[in-house]
Amino acid sequence: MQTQSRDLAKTYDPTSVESRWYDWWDSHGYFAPHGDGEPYTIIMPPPNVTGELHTGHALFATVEDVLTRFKRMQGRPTLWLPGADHAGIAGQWVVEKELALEGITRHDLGREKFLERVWEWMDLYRGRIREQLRILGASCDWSRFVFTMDPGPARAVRTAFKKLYDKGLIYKGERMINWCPRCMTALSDLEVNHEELQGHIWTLRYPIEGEGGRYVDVATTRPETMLGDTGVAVHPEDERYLDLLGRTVTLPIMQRSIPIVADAAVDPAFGTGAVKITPAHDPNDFEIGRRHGLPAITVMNLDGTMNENAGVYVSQDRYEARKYVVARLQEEGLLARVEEHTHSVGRCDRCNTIVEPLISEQWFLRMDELKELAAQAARDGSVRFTPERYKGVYLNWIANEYDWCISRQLWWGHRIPVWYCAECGEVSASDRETVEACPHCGSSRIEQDPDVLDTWFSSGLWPFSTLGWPDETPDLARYYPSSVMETGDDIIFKWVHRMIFFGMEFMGEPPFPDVLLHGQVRDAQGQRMSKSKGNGIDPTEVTAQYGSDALRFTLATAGPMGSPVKLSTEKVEANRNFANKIWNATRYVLRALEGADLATAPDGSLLPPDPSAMSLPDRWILSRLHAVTAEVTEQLERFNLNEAGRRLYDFTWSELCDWYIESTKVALGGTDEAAKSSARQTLAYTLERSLRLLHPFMPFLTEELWQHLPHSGEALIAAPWPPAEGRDVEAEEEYALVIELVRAVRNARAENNVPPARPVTALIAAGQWTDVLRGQRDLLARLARIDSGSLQIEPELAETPAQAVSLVIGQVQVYLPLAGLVDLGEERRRLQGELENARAESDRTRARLANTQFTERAPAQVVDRERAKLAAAEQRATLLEERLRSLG
RNA sequence: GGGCGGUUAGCUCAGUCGGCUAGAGCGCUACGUUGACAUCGUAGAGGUCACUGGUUCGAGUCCAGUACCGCCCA
Repeated sequence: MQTQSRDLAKTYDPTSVESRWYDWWDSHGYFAPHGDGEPYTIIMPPPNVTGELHTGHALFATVEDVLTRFKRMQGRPTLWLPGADHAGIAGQWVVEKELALEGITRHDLGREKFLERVWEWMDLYRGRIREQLRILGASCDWSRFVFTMDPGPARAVRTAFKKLYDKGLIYKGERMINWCPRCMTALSDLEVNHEELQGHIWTLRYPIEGEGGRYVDVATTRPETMLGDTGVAVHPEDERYLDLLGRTVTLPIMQRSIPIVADAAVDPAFGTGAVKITPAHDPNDFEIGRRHGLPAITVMNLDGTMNENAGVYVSQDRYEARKYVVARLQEEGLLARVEEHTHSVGRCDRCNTIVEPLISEQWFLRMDELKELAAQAARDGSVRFTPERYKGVYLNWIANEYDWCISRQLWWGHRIPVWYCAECGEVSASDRETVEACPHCGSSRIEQDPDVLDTWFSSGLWPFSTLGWPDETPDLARYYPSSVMETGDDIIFKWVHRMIFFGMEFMGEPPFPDVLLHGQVRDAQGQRMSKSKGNGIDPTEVTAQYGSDALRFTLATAGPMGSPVKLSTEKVEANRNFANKIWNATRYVLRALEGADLATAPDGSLLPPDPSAMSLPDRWILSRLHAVTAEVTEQLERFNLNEAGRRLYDFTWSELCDWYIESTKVALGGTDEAAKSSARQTLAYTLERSLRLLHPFMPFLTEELWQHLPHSGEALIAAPWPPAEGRDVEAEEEYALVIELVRAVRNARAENNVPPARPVTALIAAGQWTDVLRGQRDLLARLARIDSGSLQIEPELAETPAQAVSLVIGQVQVYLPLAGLVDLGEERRRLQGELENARAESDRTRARLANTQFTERAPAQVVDRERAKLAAAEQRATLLEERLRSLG
């Protein structure tokens, strides 16, 4: 079979190559699962439909695509199921911002019209996400694309809600929750980020009633909340305050009489040891207030302004009110002091507004039972984590998990499937989208709960709602549980945890046996990428400039799984260069194969070269190919994309290009037809297999190049993953000597300033390696630029030239008579230095072997290795000594 | 405050079961247009493996402590 020698351009141009393949793969159906074996399934973490693709998306798409392509080539029916997430808060916000430009609010439009607007927006952006994943080469099955707000997942949400409600795991209750005054909704604990803030601590003086002139000083970081104080608490054993227990103070400004209570939760060492209690605006105070029957007075509105309970401060913003309250207290002499203080504030995950703890009636999911399921799965290993350390992180977090606030005061999202009957007052949950009549009394005077569910509620159902649940579909039976859940380490609690317990609750088993977590993408300095810092990298730009393959390879090899991924365009550029290297290696091979007949199997696949005709370099590269095949396969199985990619880089660049391809230039330039033929077969065979190994990382480039080589099958994406075959230990050892020898000669040339173009004479005393080296005569001559005519390779040399540089490589000695270039004094010094090194080595080894503790206790293998090392070092020293002696 | 991770060449990181004279890429220096590739080649310089102590015949590797950095949780 002959190669198709359609000419390749001199340098690799990613844009022209990459545009060619994606649609072709897609339209030929390669992204859908094929075959009957055990499926390999990845459910894609659905990107938010709120904006552009960023480097985080590029990272997950790369990791998941590498795994998907690897498993597909291994012959598994492979399904990578794509989707998109409606992102409740963020989704609503982007549309509200758009409305604001038109000068209206969602309330002006009304719920129905507003949701129409949101859907328009979503339809637009859903397309963009798809487009960008295509640019990255994501080989996911678009025919199964799902959106969280599609009818299927929406029904799954209602079904799940109803089941949990009927089981008593979902309840409605009045609790202290996190409230975002900007988003105007409740948040779960996980949607609040804590941040250290440089603020102040104000010490307020509360006058004790009935004791003119005596005060209790209380410290607070939020003085405006004093308007809602209903008590003062001290530690029960705090002697400073024992006599005040049961007394009352007059709350300044409000002139309210409030009690002093004792509670063990108070830290006597903090501030003055006395704290003001604002049950409606602080979670700790809420608990203390409850223990002591203190009323909760809410002094704020939902938008963060003060309400009518705040007296004259009504309708002021919370921070404005703070200033006025402090000023007023100061006027009244009730501000003891103000100090600098760093304290932690909670910010809304979505909009960064400082959240307000508020008492509010919300829906909650009871966690005690479900979290135990989720913890059990991690403990018994039915769910494994990569990196392993996340197992501990996960369990540790679960131990302190509270009930999950699942209701959100938004319009965009899954409406809570609960109806209230105005007739009989019953509350009922339903899995149907609309309910006309109260299931209890039949009345039509029913109303659905106005709120929607936390987006993560629907995300938690994703591993099975995407496959058709609650229906028992063929997809659900075949692809649940999936093979691995790959996602960011930042959403292990928000998402992974919830998928695990929902999967166990509804499907009876965890949704995946493996959780693979990647770190966050950072800039070259390890800084978080952000618009304000301007250090962001736009994957669309990078792929346009350097190609998707280069970006993918960079992301995949940036570091170990789970650690921050430091990305820089310099690295992408270096990997673009790697792509160019592969491109040009292929150009070389194609040119070498022009007009040649290659041995192929009936199916068109390349046969391995004939062992009896193989040269040493041929044998060597095949052995190295098998070594790298085994390693890459193993590293990919263990999710070490990093290591697998690096091995491929090293193999391709240094072993294949620097040493093997260079060696074939000798054979192909010669007259030995059998040698030429073997070299060609080996080149084609090795390159074809290398492209297969590289394909998961660089799908576009490898598909393009592979199509130019003889192969079986229609597409590389569907080609079988190469098996690792036997090594050729002898060839590896012999060629290693050749490499070492060539390096030593090149080194000597450079050190002695021999012009690169000028051949040198060489005499080699090769001992037992004589036949091996004689066999590589032409190769040595070419690679080390030795003058072929004067190259002598003998077991021993009768006479060694004096005016020469001499090199000792193992048991082989090389003499380079560099006429007129050798400074004998310099050469002696160099040899003396080498001799010292050799002696140091043998002394060290000898001392180790003289230690009976070592020879007795160390494993025999290690001792043998030391003995061999000693012999080699001694021999080297002897050879160097002889040479020095002969130089006089 | 609690938990986890890290500290190896100027930078980014490997280093398996403890056997190491500690490696790679990038960067740097010198030289170089050999019929794949200057997006390249050849060669070179560059290290107190954070620190202290311990275990061991032997520690970058295991243990304890210290310092610093990062992340998560409160």
